[in-house]
Amino acid sequence: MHHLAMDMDMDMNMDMGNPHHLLQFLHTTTTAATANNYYQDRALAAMNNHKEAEKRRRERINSHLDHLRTLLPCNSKTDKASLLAKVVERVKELKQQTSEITEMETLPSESDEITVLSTGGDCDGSLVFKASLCCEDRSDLIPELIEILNSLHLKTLKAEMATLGGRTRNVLLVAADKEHSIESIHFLQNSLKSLLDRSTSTDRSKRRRALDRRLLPLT
Amino acid sequence: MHHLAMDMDMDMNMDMGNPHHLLQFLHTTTTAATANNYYQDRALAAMNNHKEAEKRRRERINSHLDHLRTLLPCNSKTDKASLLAKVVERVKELKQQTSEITEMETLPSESDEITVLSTGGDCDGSLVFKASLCCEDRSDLIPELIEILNSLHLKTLKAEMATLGGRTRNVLLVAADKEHSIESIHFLQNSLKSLLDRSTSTDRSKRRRALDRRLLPLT
DNA sequence: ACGGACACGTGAGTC
DNA sequence: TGACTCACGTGTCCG
Repeated sequence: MHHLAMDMDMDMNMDMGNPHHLLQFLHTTTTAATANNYYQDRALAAMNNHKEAEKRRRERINSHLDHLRTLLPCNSKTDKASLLAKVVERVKELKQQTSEITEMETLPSESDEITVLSTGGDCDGSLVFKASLCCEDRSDLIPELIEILNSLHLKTLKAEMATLGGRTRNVLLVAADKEHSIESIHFLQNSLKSLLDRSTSTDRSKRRRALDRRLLPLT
Repeated sequence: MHHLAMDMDMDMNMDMGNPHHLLQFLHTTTTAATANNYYQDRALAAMNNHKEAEKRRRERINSHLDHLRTLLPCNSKTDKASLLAKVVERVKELKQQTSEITEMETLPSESDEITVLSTGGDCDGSLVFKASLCCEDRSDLIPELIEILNSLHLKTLKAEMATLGGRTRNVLLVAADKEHSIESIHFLQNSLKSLLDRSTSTDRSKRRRALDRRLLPLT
């Protein structure tokens, strides 16, 4: 490809920055066109592949950026850099808020609750989640809880239990496989939900008022 | 710049994809070097500026991306696209967590509370405040609340009430005249305080355990 | 004209 | 080898 003779009459007005023209030039001026065309065509095809793949990559990245723009307080004309700066701030902010708040929940409350949320940390490759279950106390709760954790292949890093006035709250720190982390969260959430439903089904009326929340338009 | 004669002896091994070489070539072969050098130098300088500015821009963006990598459960070798995908997920996740949590602020807690604070917003010239009252529920609470608001000439934009286990929380969005806004806040605060004192004086002992809430260091 | 921000095509590297 | 990501330099548009 190098040190080849160049025709004096050739038009130098071609765009030297665009290798396409170079390839075309080679394609039309080589004497032994039969053998070379094959490789040149393959090179062109590879180049087009590369070009379009790169375009798709850019679009993928930009689509995520656009998605982030909708999640943050900023319009569609904010810089990529500024956007990412805001994202960093927001993530830090939300991280701290949730960590502060979730530390308060150790004692059982009067309402049934389930929370499963990502701590963001990881334990040798596995994501760590914090699961909290607050409900009426009963003897088979712990065994069922363990059964759920085992069936979901979740490793329990830490378990905390508190009981007060017949009610109990269990706070678990569990590690989930990174690949199935999202599914694990939802499965765990649903499993705990059904676990809770099984206990509330007997005496639901008692706690129904917990959901009595009204919105009053005054003025 | 176009259609100029090319020396047959020149080394064609130069990188045609790099316009630097083209500029250098032009720079060294033009005959009327005096007039052209000025513009060529300026063009080169502009190009370098552009080049370095673009580099700085890339570095800015990438540094934010690296920062995000430290905030998320992922190593330094994860894709830009995958990283951003995870960021989107995380932001959504945290957003929902915090919104769930702040919704709990509308539920009555077990301790009596009064908060009156400025939202910073304004409604046709009047400042908007957010007032929250959490106490034992009783039938004459709402009438007395309305009486207070009327006597202070506060316009109620929005009222939200929740009851749980005999306790209630009222969150009000009120607009105060701009001139008397400071006095209005204090009056409202004092009025709510006396309103609360009237109810707590009868049965304070019952709720004392509600404040027994401990913070345990996890992790 | 100047700088900032963007999309693009391309060379280089990795797996 | 091909499929992939990245950094780079460039052309181009906008304020």
